[in-house]
Amino acid sequence: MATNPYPRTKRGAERREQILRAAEAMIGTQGFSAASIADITRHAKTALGTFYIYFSSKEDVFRELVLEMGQLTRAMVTQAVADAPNRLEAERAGLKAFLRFVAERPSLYRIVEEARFIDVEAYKAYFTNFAKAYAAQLREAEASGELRPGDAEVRAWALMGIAKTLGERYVLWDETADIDHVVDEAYSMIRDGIAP
Amino acid sequence: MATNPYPRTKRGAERREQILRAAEAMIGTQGFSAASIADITRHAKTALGTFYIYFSSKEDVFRELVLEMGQLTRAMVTQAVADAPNRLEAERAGLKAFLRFVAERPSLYRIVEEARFIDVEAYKAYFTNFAKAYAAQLREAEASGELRPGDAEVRAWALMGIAKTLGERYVLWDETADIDHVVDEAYSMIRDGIAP
DNA sequence: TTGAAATATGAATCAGTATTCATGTTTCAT
DNA sequence: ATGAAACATGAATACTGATTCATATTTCAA
Repeated sequence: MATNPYPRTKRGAERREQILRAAEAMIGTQGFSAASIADITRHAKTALGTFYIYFSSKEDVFRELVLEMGQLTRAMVTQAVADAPNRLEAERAGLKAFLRFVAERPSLYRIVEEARFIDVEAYKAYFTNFAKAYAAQLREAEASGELRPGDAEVRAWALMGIAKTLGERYVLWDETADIDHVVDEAYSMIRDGIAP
Repeated sequence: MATNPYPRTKRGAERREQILRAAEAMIGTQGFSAASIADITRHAKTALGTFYIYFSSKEDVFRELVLEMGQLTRAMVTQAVADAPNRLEAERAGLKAFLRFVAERPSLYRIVEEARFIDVEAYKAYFTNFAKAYAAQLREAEASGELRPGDAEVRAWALMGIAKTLGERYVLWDETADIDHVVDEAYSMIRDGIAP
């Protein structure tokens, strides 16, 4: 259940990373149950038993991948949003960055979504943490008059929902979609709504 | 792989339905892989082998449940939206109806989401069909001036994303949430956006 | 009423794979 | 340089659960 101790040697650290990357590739493409430990270690060019030196179970690597994804996503969005002139532009930039991220690491995206069925706690933590930070930003912007007043938490979840679904539809399913167009249209709706 | 022929006798039709309902209950609460055929038939008070008279595999019942969910959701939303005075009010009514549906049949909702990992085609079909009808409605409303012009397809997916995520966060995860409040806030954002 | 088709049963088959472990090999602080 | 701690190996273990099948029982059209 618990994560194994971190490797003490350089070789150990490298092996662990190899296995983690192999797990990302295998679980990300085949899914959690279809990806076997044997697949993972084969892909990592290491022996089967080596897996258990670094991870205590398949669920364990999986959890680590979900955590990693959370950190990566947050870091990437934070950075993408950093130099937006105001909150509205930050929304556009954040959405675009997220969709780009999905395009670049579709496997990690899939892993996060599958977490819902493998490790609910990790899944909830991922989105709850993200939503908390997101809502705080919205509240600040609202206070400074950059946004119309409204429930920041509901808005944060709604906006995350938009990003997730558009990522799935226009990035994962449709490799020819015009991302910029999608972002523009979604942003327009987010900013001004659909009322005439 | 293919669905078995529909039962010829009354008893057969009843058994099939029993098993389908048991599969909904088991897969909906335990998840696809954790729910065994033995669980399902035990819950349906029938013998293990009986399952295979009506369904060719576990994936087969699962697919049927996803289809059923699609029909139910569409029927329910269509009806809820039927007597809205205009498209904007239809949006509010549709969102509220969807959240109520999630509250009433959390297991079917979970099944649809898990379909993404068990039967991608069924999953895509579910949302693609829904989105197609949804976008058509939006286009009509736009043509009659009830909505501000915009890409109806992107809007449809974005709006579905909002509904899905709010359903997950405020209905499945939080049984004490004030659904009406959530609907009002989300609707306000959908109608007028977040710009001041 | 009757027998061919449908349906019911659950033990047995069959396949897959997560995890362990006994046995080497490598690393690195001393 | 050296030996105790880390790490590597993959065959063997242990278990689960989907699917099949030979054998009853029930249904219902003729």
